Amino acid sequence: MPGSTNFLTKNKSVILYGIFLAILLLLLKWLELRFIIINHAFEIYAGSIAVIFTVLGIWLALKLTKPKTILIEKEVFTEKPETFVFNEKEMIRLNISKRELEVLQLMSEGLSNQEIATKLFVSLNTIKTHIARLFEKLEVKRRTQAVEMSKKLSLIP
Amino acid sequence: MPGSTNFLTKNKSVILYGIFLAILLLLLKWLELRFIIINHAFEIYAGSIAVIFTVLGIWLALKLTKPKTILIEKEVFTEKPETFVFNEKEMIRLNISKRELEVLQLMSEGLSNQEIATKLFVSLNTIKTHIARLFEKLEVKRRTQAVEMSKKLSLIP
DNA sequence: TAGAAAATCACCCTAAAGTATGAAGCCAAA
DNA sequence: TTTGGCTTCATACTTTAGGGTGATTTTCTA
Repeated sequence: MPGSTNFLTKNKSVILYGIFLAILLLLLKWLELRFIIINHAFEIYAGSIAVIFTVLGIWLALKLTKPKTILIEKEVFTEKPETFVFNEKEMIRLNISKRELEVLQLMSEGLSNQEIATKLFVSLNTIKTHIARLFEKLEVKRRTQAVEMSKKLSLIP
Repeated sequence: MPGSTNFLTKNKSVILYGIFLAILLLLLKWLELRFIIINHAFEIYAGSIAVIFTVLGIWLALKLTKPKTILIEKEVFTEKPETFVFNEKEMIRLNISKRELEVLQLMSEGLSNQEIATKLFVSLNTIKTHIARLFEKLEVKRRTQAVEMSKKLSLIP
């Protein structure tokens, strides 16, 4: 059911209907006393009344049932996407290079510095340098914090 | 607009309306020829026709506009729940104690062993022991792996 | 209440992580 | 072409993490 604004419209329509009905009756009475309908052509008179008031009834009903349209909100719950979207803006903002990100990803997988070095065909010292820079840029002190931070920043899944 | 079933109802109503109108006219004609209304009490006659056909019109309109209700589906995207449900079964299965879980949580927050020890008012060695046991139970070799594993097992958020 | 499990702590040692500094090669942009 | 950023590597050092063993105390349970 719609709000209370319906009552105003409803009353308005009823009043208008009443006024229109009164005018119509007066008109008919006037017509009766004049030329068209006196005693004959009674069927035409009754028929016209029937037609007019039917139309009036339909109009009234339509007017009253105007806000009849019912909006049914159906909530559709969406699954959490689980699709990782890489936050490139953060990477740019923190000035993290591609190689550093690569090291970060392997670090987040639990690999040791030596394992990362072997995997990337570079020396252990190189990895240490990368990681040291990453800690600066991510403003952390330990690799566990780095992983936590970079996950929060959507740099890694 | 709803489906084609509306048309059947519509036609049905129109036919019924027509039949009812015809019957009513015959009834009025019959009444006219009999006792009540002959020449006088004309207003009652016209008024009753008006009322009857108004009601009829309203009824007809309501009947026709019955399937006017519109269903609107509104998709509501929910925030990803983020509600962490602790996996107690895994904790029991891996035989992880409360204290160990506590240490695990602090470890996942990036705290060092010394920081954890200070926070829990115990010695560094105690924390080392807890963590060593955790590594055994989680079957990992490093704390980064431990955090990753325990997140996968829903032991920590 | 005795025994098991959990929690605590210590000592020693090695491995890994992290810090600091310096430097060389490469490559794209000014 | 030169400058600056990226990548690479090295050396030296400190700190932290991790492994192994043993022991004491507390807490819970059969």
